[in-house]
Amino acid sequence: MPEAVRTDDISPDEPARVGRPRDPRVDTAIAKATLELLVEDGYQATTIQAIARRAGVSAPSVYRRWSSKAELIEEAVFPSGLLAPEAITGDVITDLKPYCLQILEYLSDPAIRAAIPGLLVEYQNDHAMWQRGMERSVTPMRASFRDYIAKTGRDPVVDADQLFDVMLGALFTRALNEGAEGAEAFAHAVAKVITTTLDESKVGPS
Amino acid sequence: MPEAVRTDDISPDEPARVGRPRDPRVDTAIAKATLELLVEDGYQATTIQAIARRAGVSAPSVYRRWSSKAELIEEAVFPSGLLAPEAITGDVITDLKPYCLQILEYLSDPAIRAAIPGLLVEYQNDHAMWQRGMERSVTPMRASFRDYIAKTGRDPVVDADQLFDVMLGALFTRALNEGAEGAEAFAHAVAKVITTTLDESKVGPS
Amino acid sequence: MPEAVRTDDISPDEPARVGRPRDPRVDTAIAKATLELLVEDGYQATTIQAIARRAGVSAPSVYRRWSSKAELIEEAVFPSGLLAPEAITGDVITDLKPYCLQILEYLSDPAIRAAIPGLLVEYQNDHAMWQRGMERSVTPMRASFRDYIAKTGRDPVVDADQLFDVMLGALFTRALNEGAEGAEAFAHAVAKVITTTLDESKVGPS
Amino acid sequence: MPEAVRTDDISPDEPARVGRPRDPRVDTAIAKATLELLVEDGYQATTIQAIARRAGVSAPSVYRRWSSKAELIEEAVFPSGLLAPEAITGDVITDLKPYCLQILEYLSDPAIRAAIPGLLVEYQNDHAMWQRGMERSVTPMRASFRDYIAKTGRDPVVDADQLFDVMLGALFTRALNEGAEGAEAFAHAVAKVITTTLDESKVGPS
DNA sequence: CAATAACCGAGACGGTACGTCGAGTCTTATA
DNA sequence: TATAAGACTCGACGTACCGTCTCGGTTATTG
Repeated sequence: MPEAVRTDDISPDEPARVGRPRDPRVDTAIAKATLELLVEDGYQATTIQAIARRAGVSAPSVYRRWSSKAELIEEAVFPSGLLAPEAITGDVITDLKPYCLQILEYLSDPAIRAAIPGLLVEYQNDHAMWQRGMERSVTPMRASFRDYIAKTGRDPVVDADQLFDVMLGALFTRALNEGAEGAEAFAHAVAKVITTTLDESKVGPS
Repeated sequence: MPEAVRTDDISPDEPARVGRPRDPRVDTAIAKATLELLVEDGYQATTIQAIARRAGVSAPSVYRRWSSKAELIEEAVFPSGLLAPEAITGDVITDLKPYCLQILEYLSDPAIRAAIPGLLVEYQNDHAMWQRGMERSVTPMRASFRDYIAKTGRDPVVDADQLFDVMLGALFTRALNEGAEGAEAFAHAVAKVITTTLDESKVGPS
Repeated sequence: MPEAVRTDDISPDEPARVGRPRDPRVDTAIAKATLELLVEDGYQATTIQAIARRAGVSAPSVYRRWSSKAELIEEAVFPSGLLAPEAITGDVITDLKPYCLQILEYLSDPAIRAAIPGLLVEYQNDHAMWQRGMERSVTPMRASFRDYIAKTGRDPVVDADQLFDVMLGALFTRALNEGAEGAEAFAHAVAKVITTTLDESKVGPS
Repeated sequence: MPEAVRTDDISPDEPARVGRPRDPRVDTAIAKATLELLVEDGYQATTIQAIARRAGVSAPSVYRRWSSKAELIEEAVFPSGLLAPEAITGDVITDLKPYCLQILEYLSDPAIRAAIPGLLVEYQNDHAMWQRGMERSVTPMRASFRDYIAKTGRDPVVDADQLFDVMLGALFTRALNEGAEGAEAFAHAVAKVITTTLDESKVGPS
């Protein structure tokens, strides 16, 4: 049995070099069908068999690529890491509102709204997956927010991480329940609350 | 063949006066089994058949009482209206923190944490049910919060309803993700943020 | 506990004299519904629940009167003993054909045609019931046929009982499969076959 | 996504060329379990779930092959056409008795005895199935019997088809009720009756 | 150019949950 | 005390999705 010899440099996690390559059209068809079904019929009805059916693809072709429905949906809905927002770089008062609005609108995407509760259910049986998802999405956001607060030279009366949790939690719940309706006003309210709390803080010795 | 007409007094919403009455032990056994399964195995595994099995009850006995898994779980987890918190009646600074803590701890109940994402999924296919649930739980809370703010005589810089949404959204998300861990500190943070925003507001003409 | 005192003479197998008497309209409604359902929907669909439903009666009211679906149907379809044909009394050649026709038409009754295969299925699990049914219906017929043959003074080349089984089996199968269609011709054929066999027999010493 | 068109030779009635082929052991296990249950517990208790259970097979695997219990039992009990008797080819007197005996013994098979009343019940709701079954089993028998009578050169006093119905009806009823007990004697009786009727007939002009 | 290996669609596989229905039994209020 | 209504347990019904597997067949790389 000959070894699978690698003859040229390959990115280290390249899974296979011999055999028939995967048809990229299958990947896109699955992703497209997944998003469509999520939006049209909800998480419940977005079964793997239904996805395969709509994509014109066989069920094993789906399982070959993703080991579970949760992973498939996670990847289809958050293709390149959850949120990945641009860091806040400018003035605190003027920056926070567009930042909140950006998050709110992102989370209000119909596919994302449909996917999240379902993913939360799946996470109940797979804590590791939950952790992976959080570290991919929320953790970098939290870090960039913390850096931003530090750069303002303030010593907030409320810990920066918890302030972030208040902000994100409010936006998350709003997006889940109401979607993008009244996003502008709510983003303004959230930004105002956070800004007010920051203003209250004494400026540190910097 | 006797007549089925009843001429004497019956309480108006009396569901059944003839026939074998429902065994109340069946009701409690189902509710108990539902909560246990939710906590032990998560929402996914809390199937109606599994509930019936654990309750020592037949599946039709479950379907006789609830028309769907969502309704059953909703009623088992929120027996008499979601939350039903005590209204805030005292001083704003000292009251808000225990109020937040109360909400956070209530939502951190393992059965509730397990139930909520699943219910959100079901609500995708039954908007009326979502509305019913919200009106039973969140709406009265929002109203009592608004009244409380009004009684303080303040004219908040942020609309009272949206302030409430920020508060509840933050607590809701926290409870869902972290449960009761560090509840004390987070409740303090939320209360501080809300209080600060209220303090900023000018006192109205009373 | 006071005894149930009998104050007047009652036929000895009277089952109950105290308590609420049975409503005779229930009995007739059940019987009527049973026959209707048998003819309209077949044996399979003639469930006890369906009978109760159509009769406007509760299921226990049916079970109170009959211990099983088989007994109920047996009694509804064969109210006073199966067949109970008039004995053959006259001339062999002229009598046999109307006799066969009478049997064939009786078995061709839609309710009987529908009931018989179902009853045969039930008899598989209750041999005693089968025996009871046979003794109530076939046995007296066979006896009267045997007597009739004896009275003709013939010593048949085929045993009278088996000759009867040939005759009845042919008529029974015919009625089950074709019903009353072409009954006249088939009754003639059967009578002819039996008569010919009898004619072949030598006349005994009387 | 490769093309699914096949241009080269395929046997015309090949049912499936793609997909995992059926496990033939499943087929035989189902058939075996069906016959066993019929004999042991009767038609009533031979449910599809019980068959699947005994065969060590899932219920969907049964439904994949047969659309109803009736079809499954029909095929299990009459694998290749009902009866399929050898044609009568020799002398009328000597041939008829073994022919009758053969039919009687075939119908006395415990599985067949158990199956037939149940199938008759099912046929009440599916006349087409009854017709199919008759044409597969009785019709060819009747034809071969008619040919046989014609070959004897007789012009029977009773129509050949009705003579056949008398013969088969007698044997059928006997098998259903008594099974193989006393088969020898009854086959003799039936053969005698039919033979006598044929002897009575004038020999035709050949 | 042949061998090899991973891909492809189709569909069978064992399992399990679904929600409904019929079978009988049991409990209650009523007559 | 028998009745009628209806809840009760049990289990079969037929369907759907789960995730796996086994095919025949295709498309690349490798020797």
